[in-house]
Amino acid sequence: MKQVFVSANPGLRERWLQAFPGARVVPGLETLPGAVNGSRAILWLDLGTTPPAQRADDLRAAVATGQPVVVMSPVPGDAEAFQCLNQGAMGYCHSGAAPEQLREIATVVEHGGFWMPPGLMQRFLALSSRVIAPQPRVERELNELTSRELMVAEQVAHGASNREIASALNITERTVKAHLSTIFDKLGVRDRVQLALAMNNIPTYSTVN
Amino acid sequence: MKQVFVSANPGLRERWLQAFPGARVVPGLETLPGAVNGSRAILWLDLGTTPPAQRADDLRAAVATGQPVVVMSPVPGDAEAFQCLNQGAMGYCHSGAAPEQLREIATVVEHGGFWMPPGLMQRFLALSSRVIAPQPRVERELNELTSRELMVAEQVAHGASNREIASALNITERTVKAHLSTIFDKLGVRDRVQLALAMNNIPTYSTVN
DNA sequence: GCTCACATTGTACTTTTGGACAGGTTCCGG
DNA sequence: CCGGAACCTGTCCAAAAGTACAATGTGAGC
Repeated sequence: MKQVFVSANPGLRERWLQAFPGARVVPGLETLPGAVNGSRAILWLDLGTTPPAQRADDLRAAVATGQPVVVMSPVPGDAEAFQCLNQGAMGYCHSGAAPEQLREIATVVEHGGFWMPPGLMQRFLALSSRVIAPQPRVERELNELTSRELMVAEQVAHGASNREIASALNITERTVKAHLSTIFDKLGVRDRVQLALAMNNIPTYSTVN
Repeated sequence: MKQVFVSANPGLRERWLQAFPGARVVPGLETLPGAVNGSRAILWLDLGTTPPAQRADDLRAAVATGQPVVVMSPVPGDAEAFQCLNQGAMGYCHSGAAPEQLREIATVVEHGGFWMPPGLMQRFLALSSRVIAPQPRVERELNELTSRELMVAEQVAHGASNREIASALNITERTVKAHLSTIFDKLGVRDRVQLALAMNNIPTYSTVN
């Protein structure tokens, strides 16, 4: 499979060519079609030579080609890695990765996998655990709510006032308050702010139980 | 690299051996040492023959061997996939995956990558976007808050009342209210519930601006 | 020295929230 | 038929939240 390095300043050209002797190095995405020449290729995007404000656009354009994209960053970081993978990159590594590692990454990507520095996936998974896998306690307690109570709680989870909830569910504010009081008791929260946070699996300082 | 399939009911044994002619198939983790014989191997964990209540334990034990683990699920799902990857699996696929796909997965994992069904990573990343990479708008607006305002906002983000915030920061409730009013204006939220949600990057139904 | 932003606080008021006590209707299971 | 759960609603009240108007002190920059 072809390897195409997109870099405005190919200072690491030798290393890249050492990893892939037949690789192409182009200064920008605009010269990509000539380099790829209609065949399947991995696009290696060098962020080090791109103004920060333009990186998201360049990555978007690279992903839009339909070719797998690996991002090379001079200063790798979790937030940047997350953003790149979220935009469709298949890999994320250091700009100065060794030729052996570049080949490893290429192999992974060629076979449909994702490559990222060790530990990064675990950190992503740990961080996202509260939005994908709800805490057992909250999920168990949500099961205790009746369907109407759940409807009210979901409205609060998005910041609605009692008046707005009453209007949305076609009931009076008094009924909303009645449901809320029961919900507070069942979920062990003190007020609507803590309910909203609990519904979104966010811990609170002063939650009682 | 060795391939070891752990399955109490190796009904797909032929397919596995077709993908890897020299692969070993063992009925459980307890016979693993003999199969691995001290060398590097990919452990393919068949969830289909494991009682649901035991799956997490088996996966934990498999990951603890230090060998890369790929989970094969009879009924793949996002929640299950997330849990498996969170426990340290390097891959997650269907129990009935074709031999060609098994080899692809093996290649990815052998080279330090992650394999999961197409689209799964994007769905994970989309779901976790609100805890890892704050929305640009909120992050920009947070920069408009003074340091004291940010302290107050962070307290609200965890569900604290005005009285609790006053006590925590050694100021009066009146001062807390003054800061909150300014914060509401700067962030374009209506009340403390919406502030708490915004601080945690959760969209609201009725946020103005 | 002056100006401005920030931080703090007061009094007073309105609005919203939440709890207490009370009552009604409908549906379902025993 | 009866009891209980779920859902709905009322009046009343206290507490909390949020806004309006006002004021003072401090530190930094010009």
